Amino acid sequence: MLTSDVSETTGHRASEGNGMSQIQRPGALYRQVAAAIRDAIATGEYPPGTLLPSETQLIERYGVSRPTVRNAVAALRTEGLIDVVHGKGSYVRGAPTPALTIERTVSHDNGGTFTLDGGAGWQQPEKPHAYRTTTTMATGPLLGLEEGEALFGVDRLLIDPTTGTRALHQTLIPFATAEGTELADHPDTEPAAIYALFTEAGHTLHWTETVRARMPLPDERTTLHLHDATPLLETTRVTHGSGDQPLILETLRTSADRTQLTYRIAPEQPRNLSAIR
Amino acid sequence: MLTSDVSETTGHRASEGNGMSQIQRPGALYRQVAAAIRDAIATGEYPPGTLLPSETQLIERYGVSRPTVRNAVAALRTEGLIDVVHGKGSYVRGAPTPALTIERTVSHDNGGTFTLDGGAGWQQPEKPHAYRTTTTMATGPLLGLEEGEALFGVDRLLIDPTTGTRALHQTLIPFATAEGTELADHPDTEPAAIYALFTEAGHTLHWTETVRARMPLPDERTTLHLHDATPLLETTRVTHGSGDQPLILETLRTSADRTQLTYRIAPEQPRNLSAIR
DNA sequence: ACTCATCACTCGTCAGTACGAGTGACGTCA
DNA sequence: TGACGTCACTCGTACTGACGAGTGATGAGT
Repeated sequence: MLTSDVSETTGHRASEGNGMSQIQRPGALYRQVAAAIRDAIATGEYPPGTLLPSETQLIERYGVSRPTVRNAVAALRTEGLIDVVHGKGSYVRGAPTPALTIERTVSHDNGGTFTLDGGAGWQQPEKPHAYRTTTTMATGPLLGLEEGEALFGVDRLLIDPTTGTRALHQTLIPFATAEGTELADHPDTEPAAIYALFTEAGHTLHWTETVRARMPLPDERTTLHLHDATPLLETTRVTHGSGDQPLILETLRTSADRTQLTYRIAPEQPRNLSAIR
Repeated sequence: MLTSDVSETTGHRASEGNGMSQIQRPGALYRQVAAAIRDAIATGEYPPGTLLPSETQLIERYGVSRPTVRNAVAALRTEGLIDVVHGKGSYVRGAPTPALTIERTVSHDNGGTFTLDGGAGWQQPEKPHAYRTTTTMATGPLLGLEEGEALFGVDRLLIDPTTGTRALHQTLIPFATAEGTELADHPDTEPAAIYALFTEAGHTLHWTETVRARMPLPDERTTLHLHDATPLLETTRVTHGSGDQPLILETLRTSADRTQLTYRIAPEQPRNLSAIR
């Protein structure tokens, strides 16, 4: 039995011509079913890990057809509320507690070394894949190059052994920065070693990281073992040398429901400061 | 006509008992249709902004039924590749170019002030909503409190006037930090002013930001005007005072396809450093 | 010239039916 | 006791048919 009294939200504020729309019309039957299940989950009637009623049971319970039930379940699935497993049923997904925290605190230890990618002791189950590419519309500007410049590329699959979290790491090295270094012959050098290389060459490095999120492509879904309705956290790190010129570009892609990034922000000289926004 | 030769991937590597699964079986008809359209988009046959063939046309072209076509389209939709508009058709979505870059560079200007939330001149179209809550399982540890401690809460809807990007901002202030300050009477003070308040009280502030991404809840979808298959970027910022004790907790939720966060990382004293990972 | 009803097109929703495919338990058989 | 086939349950896929609802152009009417 559904909520027979569906309050028709007629007077929705006029859309400001965004061209995107997709308003929530609760009138649809499957939306009512979805809302009912969603509420039941939120209420605690179905705690995380619980098996939801089967499709046939939902059909009987709400008196609707199977397409309607499946539509409702599909909605909850794209919201990331449930995990549907073929021969078994629909499991309520727990709160997406990130198992892996990637800390980006710049901290010194006794030897003068410091760490990025804090904590996570990545392992590489496969050999890194080295190749050659050119800058694209997206990567060019970040490296301060035109579109179509030659690059070394290295792809790695990283796995955090304690949590099993997977990550995709890409390193892009312009020919200009590899020139004259051992990178020209060994572009698949570990990022840590690359940094050391440049600091020993007299560079003072700093980094610019931009964090974005998006839905994964099908192949990213499979290689990263992503659940349904799980976004991708994409971190792009540009390493700058002395004089601010970009040296290399790294991209780290991880599962958003297993990973979070932490940054520690502090003013360099804590002197008189007044307004922040 | 579809690719009649479907290579059956029978011997898939045994799942490592993750309990999640969902393997890509290309055998399904609608997957083949989806793949065909996806390739056509990738090839450039349907550039961004283009209208895809209508359902009826796709039915004829691939010789399948309408549910199959709709299933294929739904797949592309959850991948974020297309935007489907009711009476019009399916538009190819362009590359998700973030219009808004929130910079988290800690930079000083002449007056000794510095900015977080760089650039974005947020506006508040509505009055902030102040209320009272208690710490939850998620918020408690961040503030160094037990679960169930009393909090002031303030919710704001922010809009970036130049791009129209929306954001949801939440401020949580423990009673302990509000005590003795004007925050007890005016918890809806602007974060900037709150920071100033504590610095003038002699605190040296620093911040810890953690970035996560997840799919939006239905109400977040509507209030943030989110497209289909668009994740939410959730930034949680804890303000620490002198002595590292957490003072307030802020959460900023924005559309992931219109927003990116940029952090600038530099070692404090650029002396001898060797290894990074 | 302007207004507005109509129509053809689009996607959205819902029903019913059928069969394939994965999972796990149960029971038979060696 | 152990191996294995069967069966009942789950969701996945695909088809048919029908109607509702949003959009835009066309054309009749004023």
